[in-house]
Order: sequence, then structure tokens, then C-alpha cells
Amino acid sequence: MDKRPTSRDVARAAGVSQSTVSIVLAGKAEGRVKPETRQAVHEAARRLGYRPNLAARNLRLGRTRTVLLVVPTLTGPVFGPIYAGAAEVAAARGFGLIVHPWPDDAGPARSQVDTQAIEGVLASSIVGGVTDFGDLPVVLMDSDPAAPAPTINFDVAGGMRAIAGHLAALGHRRIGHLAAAVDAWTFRVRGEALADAFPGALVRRTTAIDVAAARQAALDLLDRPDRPSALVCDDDVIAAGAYKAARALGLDIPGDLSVTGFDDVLLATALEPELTTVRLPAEQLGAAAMTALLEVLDDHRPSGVSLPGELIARRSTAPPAGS
Amino acid sequence: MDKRPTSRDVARAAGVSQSTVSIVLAGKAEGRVKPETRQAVHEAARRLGYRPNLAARNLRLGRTRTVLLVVPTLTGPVFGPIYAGAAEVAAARGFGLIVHPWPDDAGPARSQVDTQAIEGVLASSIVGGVTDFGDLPVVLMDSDPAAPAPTINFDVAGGMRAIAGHLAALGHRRIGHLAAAVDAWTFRVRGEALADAFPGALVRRTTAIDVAAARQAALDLLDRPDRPSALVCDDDVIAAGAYKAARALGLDIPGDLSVTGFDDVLLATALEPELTTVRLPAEQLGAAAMTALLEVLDDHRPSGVSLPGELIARRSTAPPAGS
DNA sequence: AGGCTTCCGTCATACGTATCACCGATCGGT
DNA sequence: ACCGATCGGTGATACGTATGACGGAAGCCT
Repeated sequence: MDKRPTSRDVARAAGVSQSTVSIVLAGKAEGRVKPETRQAVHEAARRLGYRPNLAARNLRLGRTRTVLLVVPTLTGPVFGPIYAGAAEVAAARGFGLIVHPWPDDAGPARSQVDTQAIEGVLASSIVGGVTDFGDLPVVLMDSDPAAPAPTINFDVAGGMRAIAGHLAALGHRRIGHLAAAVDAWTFRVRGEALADAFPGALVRRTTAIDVAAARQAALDLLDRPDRPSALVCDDDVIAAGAYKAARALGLDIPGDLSVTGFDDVLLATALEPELTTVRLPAEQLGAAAMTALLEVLDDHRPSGVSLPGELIARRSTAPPAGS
Repeated sequence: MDKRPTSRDVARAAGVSQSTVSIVLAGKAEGRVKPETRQAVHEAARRLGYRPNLAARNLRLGRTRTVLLVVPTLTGPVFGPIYAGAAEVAAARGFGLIVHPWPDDAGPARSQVDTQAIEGVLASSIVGGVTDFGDLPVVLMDSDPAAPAPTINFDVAGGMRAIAGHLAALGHRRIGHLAAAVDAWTFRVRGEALADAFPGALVRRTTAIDVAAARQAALDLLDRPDRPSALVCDDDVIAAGAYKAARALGLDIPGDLSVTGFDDVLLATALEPELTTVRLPAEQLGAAAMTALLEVLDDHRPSGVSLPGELIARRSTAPPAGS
């Protein structure tokens, strides 16, 4: 690991001063440096394989042009597209984007945040309320809009209304709602959106977002004389649990029971029958959030955004048995 | 965004010199600074909310103590645990860990790599062969051991042998192998491990790792008079495709056909019946890889490692029909 | 008492970059 | 021919930190 060349080495090689190298490579040479000199600098830099030292640049400028994307865990189907959307917007503005998983304890990321290595934070699905990033600008994604920071959200309510409309159009009158065990805000919003179309929905909240817990909750909703003809699940994973419960009770999907999910993850098409669900524009979410954060960094105040999802009707929904 | 305090501000507040602050906060004050002075420095730093400037430190030290974890995409079930394992080892040695998705084009990450903001790279499942990280130390995970860098791998061959043994013990004699469309090395290793127990296995390679492609390939293997009694799939997602094919042909799992997966992702327990598969020690993989990388940074040469997986027998495998 | 340690800290400096303040030379205008 | 402006660069400096060289004061030994 030999030392990498500095701008001074480039300067020597090109026969100019270090200042000139800096100016030329920053693209600020317009009208201040002769074209042939510019050429010589570029040539020397290329020949030596010069790369600016980021630490020195950051120190000098007092800024890093880097944003941190905080996700609760790397393993989640939406984070890839969110990253892609955010990274594209960031790159277009000359910003870098770093990803950092932020588990509950909130420990590891502190070093990055505390040391001013970043200028802002994009936080996704932070339900635990760990939103203390010092005084750094923050934009929240998929979080309670009542939070003291701009929020960019999926239009969850709209998605639920789309599902409700779909089921109502098929003729369903009595439904069950398998709610995910997340924050109170999401729970309320989803419930209210559903209540508009189905005032008397049966509701069960799972103890966790996993198949086994969802199966148990679904059994509770289905194993009764007045069971609903459709089950609205807050999440595709929860829908998988509902499938298991239906099979255990000998109920056919969609013959005896319609089931809907949310998110349209891989699972949705792996299940049999394939799941009717709502696809969320994760990439747009990332892009919108990054745009908002850059606004904040420019001292503007961004407006909250809510991005509509798209109903994907598959084979897990059908008219109820009696119709 | 007011200016953050520097070590000089702390020094002024504590009535000492900046050097002393640096020494004390670095923990190198043993025997060189009076305990009460140390106390005063810590107190002042705490009161002012001092955080060292990472850029300045990196510039001064010429190193960043930061490692980059490169993943092909954020969305993948193993990357969370891999990160967790690597991060823990890194933290114990005072290193930071940054995650960077590295899509095929290899563009965005270059800035991080080129500017010496990192000291080494941990690359996971880089099948595309994009292993050009300049002259930075690299450790590869889940990659061809023939690569010109240390590799830390799952013991894929061992996992396949475990599956083969499981099926052989159940009495299966004729099996099919649904191979994933990945690199040639993986394809060969898996095939060979299987061939030891089942010399005449039927093999189909899917065109992509997705449910629809796997379903098609599985149909090809199953829709024949001499169809195998068990289907070994290189991946849980592929197994989901096999489930669909079996259902389309009216075959019961595991009555008419046993199916196995690989990876033990969420999908494995969401399917019905639950999938027999191999669980991989992703967290250990991350830890082992980070350990190896730190060895390289210390100018040692780490030995390649191969981590065994664990057979998880569930309901998708049973003795063949005729036995 | 004088010299040698040990203790407790300070001074000065360098890391590599970007930028502000200059400055010599050339050139156009009158 | 002289002045001001424009061109094409250079010199010096500061960002905040870590550290090697240095040094005053006090204690110990002979």
C-alpha cells in the first residue's frame, strides 16, 4: 500500500502550482486557466492516477456532501428500491449516500452521525422512535407525520381504500382485518380507511410480523360461526399466515375466503393462489425523500408527500360463496 | 446549524492545551496527565458536547478505520445477518462499517473507494466479477475460491451432501436437481456434491432465480413418465416454483414428491407444507470475513474458511410413494 | 547542594485541499 | 507613451487533529 499521489505531485508533474491543479480539477478554470495548461493538468492527474483525498477536502470545506440512509434492518424488500431512488437523486446533486442499519440499540451509527461525517439523515420505517440524530436535518419515510420532521409516506390509507373497494365490488359485506403489530399511528390509519367501507370489520392485531403469529391471529378470526368472507392483511407476510390458517380449517382460497396482502413482496407470487395485494412505489419514495432532504439542506421547508400505491388483483380474491 | 466545538474549545474551557485534550480523549493519558486534569477535560468535553471531527482525524492519521461492505443489492435475506456479524467484529477492533449496494454498473461506489475513505472491502456474492477495487485489500464472501483474494464461503457442498443424505435415508433413488442460474463455480460444486449420492440425477438450470422461471424448469423435470421422486432446489425461491409446478400437475408434496430448498429464508416456513432446507450461518460468515479482512490489514495472510450449514428437516420431504 | 529522574503538560507542526489575495505580463484605448 | 483592464496563474493560509520534541517543577539519591 504505497502512498497515493497528492495534488502537489500532480502539480509538479504538470509544471504548475498546486492551486492551479485544484482549480482545474474542480472545473473552475473557465477563463482563469489557459486550455493547454488545463490539458496538461488533466493529463498528469490521469497518468499518476490521482484521486483527491476525501478527508482533506471535507476538512477544508467543512462539509461532506454525504447523506446517511438509516434502515431498521438490511433485510427488507423495500429498502433496495428506496436506496436506488434516493441514490439517483443524490448523485445528480453531487451527494453521496451511505446506508446504515440501525438496530434498536442505536449504538453503532452514532460514530458516523456524531462526527459530522454526514450532513443529513434519511430515516426509513423508524417505528421505535429513535429519531435523535442530534441537530442534523432529518427526513422520515414511512413514519408518523406528526413527528417533528418532514415525512414522506406511502399512501397507506389510499391503498387500504383500494382494497376495500375491490372487496366491496366483489360483493363482500363482512370482512376481517389482520392488523400488523406496528406503531399506533399506522394501526389507526389503516383501521380508519377500512372502516369507511366496512364499518363492522372484525379486527385482530398480530403479536409480531411473522407467519406463525399471523396464523394464530387468523385462526381466531376464522374459527367462528359468523366468520368473515374476506380477510384483509396489513402485510404479505401476514397473509401467508392467513393462508396457513385457512388450510388448517379446510377453507379454500378464494372459494371460501378471499385474502389480501400489502406490499407485493416476492412472497405474494410464491403463494398459491397468488396474492391480491398493493404494490408500493418504493423507489419514488426514496427519491422524494432525498429531494426533500436536499431542500432542507438548502434551508427550504419541504412539503410532506404521500405516494399512492397500486392495487394488484390476483387469484386470492373472488366473490363470496353466497353470491 | 451552528459550529460544533473543536478540541481547542474544549481546551480553553478546561484550562489546558489542545494537545492535552487530544491525549486525554484518546485514552493515552496514563501516567502523563494528572487524574484531576483528565477529569476536567472530560467534563468540559461533555459539557460542550464535543465530538471529534472525523475528517480532520482521518487526514492527520492517514487512515479511516472504516471498511466497506459491498452487497449486490440491499434486498436479500442474508445481508442483514452478514452485516451484523461483520459489524460486531469491526466494532470490537475500533473499525466502522459502511454498507454500499453495488449494482452491475459499479458506478456509485467508486467515489468512496477511490478517495481512500475506506481501508478495505468486504464483498458479498459478487458474481458479476466486479472485483476491481483498486489496490484495496478485499475479502470475498460467497464467491469462487479461485478468485485472487481470500474467500470466506458457506460450505455449499456440505449442505448439498446433507440434503442428499437426508433424501437417500428416506429411500429416494431417483432425484431431480433444479439448479440456480448463478455462476459456473457454484453450479459445478453443487452438482458434484449431489452426484456423489445420486449419480444419475436429472438437472435443469433455471433461467433466473425467480418463481416463474423455476416453475417452468420444474415442469420440465416432472412432466414425464420417469419423473424423479424428489426435487433438490438450489434455493428456497426455486423451491417455491417447484411447489407451483407440482400443484399444476396434481402432485402432492410430500406424498408424491419430496422437495428441498436452500437458505432457509422466510419463504421456507410460509410455504405449505413447510420446506426442508439448509440454514446458513450468515452472521458467522460476516464475522469470519471481517476477521479475515482485519488480518489482511495487519499484513497477515488469512486462510480461506468454509462454514457448514444446518439441515432443517420440515414437512416437504418424506419417503417416496413406492416404499 | 547538585545532578538525575519522573511527572505533567505545552509548542509546533504536518496531513491535503480549496480559496482569497496578489501579481507580472500583455493589450487596447486615447 | 502611459494608464487601466484583462489574462493566467502563484503564494499563503486555514480547516481540526495527533504526536514528536521539548521543558519547567518537584522529588530522590549520593
